[in-house]
Amino acid sequence: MPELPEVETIRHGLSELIGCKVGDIFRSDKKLRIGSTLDLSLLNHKILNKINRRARYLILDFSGEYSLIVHLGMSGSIVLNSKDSATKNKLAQNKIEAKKHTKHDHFICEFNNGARLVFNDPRRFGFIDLIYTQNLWQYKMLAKLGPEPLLAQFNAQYLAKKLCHKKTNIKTTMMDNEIVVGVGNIYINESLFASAISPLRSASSLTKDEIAKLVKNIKNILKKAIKLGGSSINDYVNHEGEKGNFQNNFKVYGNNGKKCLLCNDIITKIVQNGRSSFYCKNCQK
DNA sequence: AAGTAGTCCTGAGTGC
DNA sequence: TGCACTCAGGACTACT
Repeated sequence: MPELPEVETIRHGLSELIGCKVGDIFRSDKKLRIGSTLDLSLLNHKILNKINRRARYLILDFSGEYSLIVHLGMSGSIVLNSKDSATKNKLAQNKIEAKKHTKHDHFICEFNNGARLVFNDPRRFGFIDLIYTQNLWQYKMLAKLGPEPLLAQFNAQYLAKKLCHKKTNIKTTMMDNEIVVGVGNIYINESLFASAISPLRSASSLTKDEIAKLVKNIKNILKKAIKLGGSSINDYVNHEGEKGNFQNNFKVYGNNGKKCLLCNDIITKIVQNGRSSFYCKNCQK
């Protein structure tokens, strides 16, 4: 499932499209989580100026006029099919070819350099929305977001202020996009383990030291995941159709019933607000 | 106001 | 083999 490191990996991978002009566009008639505000065909002949990421949203700016906002949801992927990557990486290209005509391709955009951007999402939790760039930061889903976890604004002092009156458990709280963005289920489970904090603790019960440790570990774990190209559980592939490698570094996520790497106790799985949490009762207090 | 539960969706996994 | 069922999860909406 694409979380911040996966989206960042894709953003980086798409940068070769910057400066290219849009050719043909395909849009499936399948309903995604939300429909597009503007007609996607408005992108015809526009030039891709830049690609940004905010939280888990990819934002593609076209000619300074239109912004294409992409969220990959649970099972979404963006694959770039170009002549260059075909010669560079035959295996990845084969995977792309296999995906070329699947029923879950919802948006395909061809560029004048021969590249073909394909948005595929079997479960349709993701979406693609086209809006005017001048309205970008008023966009409903971008307007109320908390700080980026890798920027200096997300620090122990900031988090302490946010947590001091929160009665909800720390795990659910840290997945709230108004507190910090892009920290999904995998990375909060791993960060709490690294910080020796139980996911059941109320957010306001954390000490200053624990908050500092948690902030540090969230940053470190996200950075490491980006370096390894994200995590692949079932669906995630990068822009070349390849899987990430961070899943091999999971210490608790999905490891219920297995031994804790630190103390040999058994990793427990619980459900908090409908989401699975994995933790070591012995190490995480 | 803050916290919780329900909702959307399909494919993988499990049990019979 | 094939069917029925459960589970996964981001982020919005609706309810307590």
